[in-house]
Amino acid sequence: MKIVAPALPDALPDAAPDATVDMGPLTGLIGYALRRAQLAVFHDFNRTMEAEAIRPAQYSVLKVLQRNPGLRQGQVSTALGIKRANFVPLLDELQRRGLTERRAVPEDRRAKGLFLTPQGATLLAALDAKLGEHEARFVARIGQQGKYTLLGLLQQLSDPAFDPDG
Amino acid sequence: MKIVAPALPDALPDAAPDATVDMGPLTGLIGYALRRAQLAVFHDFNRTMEAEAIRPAQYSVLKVLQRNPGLRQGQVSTALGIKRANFVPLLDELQRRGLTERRAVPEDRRAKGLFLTPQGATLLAALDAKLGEHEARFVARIGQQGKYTLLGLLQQLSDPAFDPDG
DNA sequence: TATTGTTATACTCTATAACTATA
DNA sequence: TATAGTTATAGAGTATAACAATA
Repeated sequence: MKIVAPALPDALPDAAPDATVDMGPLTGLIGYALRRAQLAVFHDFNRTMEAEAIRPAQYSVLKVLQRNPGLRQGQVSTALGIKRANFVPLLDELQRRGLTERRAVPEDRRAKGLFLTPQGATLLAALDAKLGEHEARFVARIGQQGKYTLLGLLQQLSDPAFDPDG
Repeated sequence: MKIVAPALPDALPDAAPDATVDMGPLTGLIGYALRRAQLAVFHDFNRTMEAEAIRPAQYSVLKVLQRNPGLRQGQVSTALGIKRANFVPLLDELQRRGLTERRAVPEDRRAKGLFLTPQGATLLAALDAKLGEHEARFVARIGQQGKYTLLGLLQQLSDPAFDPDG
């Protein structure tokens, strides 16, 4: 498969073996390139965490609770960009598996404070070790300098402060 | 965070993590940063193409057919990383809207060649104009040089040739 | 009245298995 | 036997609306 992308290394994942497909300007689009890269990285993440059956969103919740024990549900879901309605079943599952718990918040009886259980903390330690290997596989491709360059660029794309409309 | 257009098909993603929440190592993860950036860019894409009701995957199909008229369904879906089973309803919808058509392939009666209709070509021209503005909004954030740096890094993350496991 | 967590619902995207008609 | 397109289905992710308890 031939990639028309001047000034870029060529090839995309899962290329048609026999045909030459001109991807045209697609490979030069930020959004298209982001989608392909995210699929590759998330796929590796899922494979890495397969034994523990933890997906990216679940890991992000555990990690936030480790650093911010007692946060309210709404604070966690907002911080992670997950709608609060969708956050409920996600959290139910983590709780069902004994990894997190909801506790009453004295100051506001509507709210629930979230905490890792000891099992959750233990699992997270194991996940972090595997995550290091996952991350290292991609750092091996682009280098430490490349990673920091990438994170800076992605931050600018994500940050609404850079969006005149947003 | 501010809601710009509540009536849109996509609500604005909560792109900015809450300031009081320690995101810890999450923001330093390639996958997490990719997800946030992709959400921001795809959201802008969907807002940009709202009037035409074209989503990223649909645009990518139209663009590939413009450059490669007559490609078979399997070739298009493989090139775009879409499973052939999922490609059927996507294509059905484009066809229902009169934007693409399936034609018999004389050499192989199992296969179907895909083509843009005149309406599809006309729509694509309009989409491309809007896409230019969409892309420019993000280039305005990171610069032309930043864009090419970014595309190169993303390409390396996506490229299975860099993956020792395949 | 507004907010927190919840339920219900729907649509998209993704993934697998199995069918049909061809090859 | 294998392949191209299709159907059916199931699991995630994400979106909105509305409700009960509480502020």
